Amino acid sequence: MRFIKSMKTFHVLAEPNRLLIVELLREGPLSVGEIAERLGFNQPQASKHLKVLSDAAIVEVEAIANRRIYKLRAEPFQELNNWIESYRSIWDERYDRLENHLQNLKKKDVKLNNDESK
Amino acid sequence: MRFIKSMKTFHVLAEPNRLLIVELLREGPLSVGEIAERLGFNQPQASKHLKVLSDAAIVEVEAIANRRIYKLRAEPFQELNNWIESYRSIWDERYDRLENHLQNLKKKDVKLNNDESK
DNA sequence: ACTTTATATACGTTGACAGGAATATTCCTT
DNA sequence: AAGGAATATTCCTGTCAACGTATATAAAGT
Repeated sequence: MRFIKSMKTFHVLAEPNRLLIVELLREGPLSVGEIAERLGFNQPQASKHLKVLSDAAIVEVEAIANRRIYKLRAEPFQELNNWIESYRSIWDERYDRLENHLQNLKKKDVKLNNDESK
Repeated sequence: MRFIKSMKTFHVLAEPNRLLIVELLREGPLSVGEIAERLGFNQPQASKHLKVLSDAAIVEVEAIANRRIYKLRAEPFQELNNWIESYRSIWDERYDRLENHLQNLKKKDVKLNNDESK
């Protein structure tokens, strides 16, 4: 199924503390220690959540000496955007009207073609 | 926190079978029985998932005689879209360049103002 | 080499939740 | 009113994953 990737992202972001990490990393890359400190986690908890985020490719690591610097990756957010985009007709009324409009144009087209073929 | 609503949506959609229901309902409103049949669920399972979706306001019900017709609601998808939109600078490179451009314009502005004030 | 600092991993416990089976509720039909 | 259809609810069980604590690993500083 087409949406499995986004599903994984959903699942990983559904955990409140992980979403906090993501929100924090939006401001820029951070080390494990900084993340733990700023969110009031103990270090292992931060590491574990970051591992999950990393496995889901939501985050990537750069090792600098002792430290691991984590930062957000673009891809999962693009995919999430694509997914929600595929639901646009449901939540965007303007899009609805546009679609109706195109639909109407199509009907006229068909009619013209029919007339032509007679 | 601003993102709590989307978090609930994440959590509810993270369940594979619930996401299946949502994908199915994208085609249009359906009764519990139809949903259960088309997805191979037993009826109680369908009802329970629909209750969760309903509590999260992802779905709304219309009672018609014996049946309950479920359909998607727009709001959670709009909110999801807003949320992902707030991450646009991370995943949209064009947006990045645009932001840089605006940033540069601002700097020039400041310089002009400084010159002016001398 | 030894100690400290930063991070990861392992283990045990606990709580949440999805699934199945049985039952309750509600409305329709006759 | 009785039976049947559609849906909701309840109870039970098993699984998974988040947390805390303790420990392992790895690099840096002295």
